[in-house]
Amino acid sequence: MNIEELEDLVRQMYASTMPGLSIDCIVFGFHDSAIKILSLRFNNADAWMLPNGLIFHKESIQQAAQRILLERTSLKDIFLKQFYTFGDLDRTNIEDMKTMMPFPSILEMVPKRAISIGYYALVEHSKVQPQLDFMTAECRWFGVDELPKMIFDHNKIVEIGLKSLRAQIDHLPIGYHLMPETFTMPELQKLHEAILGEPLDRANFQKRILSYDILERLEERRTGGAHKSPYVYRFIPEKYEAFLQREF
Amino acid sequence: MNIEELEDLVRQMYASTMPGLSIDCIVFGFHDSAIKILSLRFNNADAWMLPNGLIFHKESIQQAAQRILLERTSLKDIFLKQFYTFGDLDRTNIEDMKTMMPFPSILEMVPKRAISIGYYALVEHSKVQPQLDFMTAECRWFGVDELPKMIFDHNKIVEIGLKSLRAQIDHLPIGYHLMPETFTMPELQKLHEAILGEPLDRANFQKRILSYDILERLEERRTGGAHKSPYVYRFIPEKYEAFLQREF
DNA sequence: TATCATTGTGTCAAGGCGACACAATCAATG
DNA sequence: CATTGATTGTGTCGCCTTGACACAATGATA
Repeated sequence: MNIEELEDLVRQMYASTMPGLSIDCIVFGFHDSAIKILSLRFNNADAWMLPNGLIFHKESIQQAAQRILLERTSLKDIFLKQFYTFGDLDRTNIEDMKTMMPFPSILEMVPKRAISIGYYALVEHSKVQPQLDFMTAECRWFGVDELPKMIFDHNKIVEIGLKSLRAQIDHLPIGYHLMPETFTMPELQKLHEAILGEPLDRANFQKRILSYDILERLEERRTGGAHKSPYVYRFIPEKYEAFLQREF
Repeated sequence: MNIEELEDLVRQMYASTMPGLSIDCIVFGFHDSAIKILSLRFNNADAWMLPNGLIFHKESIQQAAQRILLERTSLKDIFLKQFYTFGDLDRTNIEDMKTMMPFPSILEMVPKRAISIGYYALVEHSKVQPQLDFMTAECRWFGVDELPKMIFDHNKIVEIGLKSLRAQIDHLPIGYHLMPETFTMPELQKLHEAILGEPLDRANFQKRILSYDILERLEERRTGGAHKSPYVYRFIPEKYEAFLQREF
């Protein structure tokens, strides 16, 4: 592909999307008792970033976020929550743009000022196979504390998104989207501990979660460990939905 | 002003702002023991709407919201909170646009699809003198239940904004921005009741608010009523700020 | 069969919150 | 000027939630 073709491609992309507006997604997964975030590296540059993209004229912002995530995770109907829109003047910086766009004629076409709508996604870690495309050199899970320096304000976006997720979990049993189909109570507890960043009391955690009346205890038990075999649970989708609809 | 001049004006406006992106503001005030919202009527059309505007290329979205509100309320440094970004495809509809823009050539220039960032503002009702400009025929306070049918999805925006405000007040003593400098405890209670839409117990309300340690009880008492004269309080700004910075 | 880390469950005390009671007060009333 | 009545300030009681902790049950391993 020569430079003229690339210019045409970029021109086309901008013509069919909302100019100066983008979506950034934080994809949360849970693995090895820790919260992981999907981050990707642009082309062959040293530019890590959150999964992001532009919004087509003929799609809602929610649909746009779903599409962007489908491209990265090949998962449909992902749980998505909009948490904040970032619109400071200095949130994008020209150095990061230059790193990503080594061609001055292309760089010229990129809007210098961009506003971005932040979404976070909750996905089941094991079901995701990070996908590459022609603009992506790498796509990896990172622990929250191991995140690389990312472009623009993406590290700050993660910070705000994490706060938002933590605020949610105080009221909601978020695990539904992050855990596998079946799980044990200690596993669910580790998820909550990972999100909150602090240990929880086993007994009280169990009582609280069960009081929500959204879990079903299955017949089977999880054997294999050299310990008392824990019960296996699963979320009851209808009851979970009902729980979300309550007061507040 | 002839139609060509108007076309130029609109062209200029769009050239200096973020296309397809706007800001809608809910201005909350408190008066007569009820929550009021500022709504304005466009030109001489029957088109009520929330205060709104476009975002200049050289201002942050927060600044844009402040500027838009300054034009309506002539208040500076208003308390503003971003609560949601609205981006459904059908949120704007062509009939409302036609009502507002009777000139086909102008209507042609208006983006058919628009995304809007929702902010709510908390202001002291008595300090606001609703301002008109050349595009605004009327600017009035409405009770939450007396709001007129507004254009686009503005009624829905109010609904979401109100929910957001109610969620806040469960944790925060929001009155700081809505009450006058000094006030009595029953007055503050009426504010909370107006926002929550349900009566609160006097004794418990007082205990809870005072426990936050953000109010100062003044020497004076509020006389005039044929009853026991209540104490007069005021917010201690530093302590209020400190309270906001706490855990969650 | 004993061991031991892990899990399920019960108990108990402290704190928070709602419901309610009672005293204090101030203008209006006669 | 004493009485009245609505309103306000404050204390108390009991329930429920939550946190802290204890103890029994379990199952692979040695």
